[in-house]
Amino acid sequence: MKKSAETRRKILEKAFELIYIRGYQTTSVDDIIATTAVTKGAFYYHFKNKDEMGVAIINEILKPTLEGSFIEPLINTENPLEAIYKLMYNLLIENEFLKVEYGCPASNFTQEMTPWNTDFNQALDVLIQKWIKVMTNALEKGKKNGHVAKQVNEKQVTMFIMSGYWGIRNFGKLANSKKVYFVYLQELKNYLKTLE
Amino acid sequence: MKKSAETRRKILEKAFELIYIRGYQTTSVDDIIATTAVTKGAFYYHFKNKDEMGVAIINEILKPTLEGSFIEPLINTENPLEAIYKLMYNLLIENEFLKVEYGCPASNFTQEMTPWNTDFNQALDVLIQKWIKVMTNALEKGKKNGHVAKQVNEKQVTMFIMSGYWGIRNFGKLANSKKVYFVYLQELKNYLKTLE
DNA sequence: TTCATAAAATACTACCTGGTATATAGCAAA
DNA sequence: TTTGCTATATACCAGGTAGTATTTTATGAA
Repeated sequence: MKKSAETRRKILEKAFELIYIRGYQTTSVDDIIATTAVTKGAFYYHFKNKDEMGVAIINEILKPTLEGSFIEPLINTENPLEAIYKLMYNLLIENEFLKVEYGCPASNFTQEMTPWNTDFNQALDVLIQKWIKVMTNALEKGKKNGHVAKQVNEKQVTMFIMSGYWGIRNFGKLANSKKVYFVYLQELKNYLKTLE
Repeated sequence: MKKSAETRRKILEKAFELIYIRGYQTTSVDDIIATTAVTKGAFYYHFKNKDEMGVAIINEILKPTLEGSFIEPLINTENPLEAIYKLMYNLLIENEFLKVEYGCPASNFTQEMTPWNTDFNQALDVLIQKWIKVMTNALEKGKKNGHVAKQVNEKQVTMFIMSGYWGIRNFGKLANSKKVYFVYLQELKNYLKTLE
């Protein structure tokens, strides 16, 4: 009962690493069981098929991990603009879980899976909607306590900021350098200042 | 001589359609030759291998197409901020070549190929760098003629805007709805106004 | 200890993948 | 009409793919 859960966990973690680096399509089940040193029997005992494992990765690995770095920094903050900037700086520059050359795992999954797999789509949407909600709430609070200008539309700003983040991740991949991150952050700072 | 070029062209065009919709990895050579009604012999006569065809798609299909809709609207404009907004509006809302559910082909390619194929990387980088250059130049001109504020950093702004575009494309894919585009555009308008 | 079941190991398959070898048709110049 | 090259067609292959069927081992309750 205990050891079995460990096996499952190991599969998910290793599979995530591989998929984050190489993409979902190009990571085969054989690759996964080879690097996890788990047999095919064990793999298909824990997961009905590859896609079920993929969704499990989103829900059991990606979700809790990103919740820590994406969601938490935005709750219970007095100054949302400052919090957002710090969040982005952390995600892009300091976070060592997210590598510039591999982009953002959530974004990668979206890009790769969205057109054809509704299960993946749904699982990802849950993540994103939560992020949107938290950021919107933070901005709303900021409006109330005076840190954010009254005329600001929280939803619009949230969408705008999140788009920028996903996009710059893509640029980072292409450039394979954190330089672009610094340029982006500089302008993000300017933009955020206009919301005060 | 003439007909052969047509065959090659047909392969590239059909292959691009398939890849735009389904992704590069998940579109097989067999798929391509089936939908083009071209035999394998013809395919491998025109292209050394699948990847060479992929790069040819970028250079011969994507590049000229995107040049028309991404680059041209930004050259010879008096008011770059207005031009940028119109460009984005056109790309996201009116352009019928780009479909919300499939995202932006250049972005898709980047996402899917970047980590492991340097040929694709290079070909894509050429496209992007050109877009960056044109937008930066437009902003610079705007600064000179008074349409853009002096303290604006063209490169930063360009990066910021382009990131937003790529990111919102990803959101559109996830949401499978143009609604997110309108939200984004609204805030883009606000942002651009701060640069005047 | 027994025994049912959970968990994992092994061997296999049907199919798809990119790519090749080889044969044939089209076509232009001689 | 012959020749030589361009272009296309056909048949095939070796390796990889997700997934299955079957057997074996571990585990925990009685």
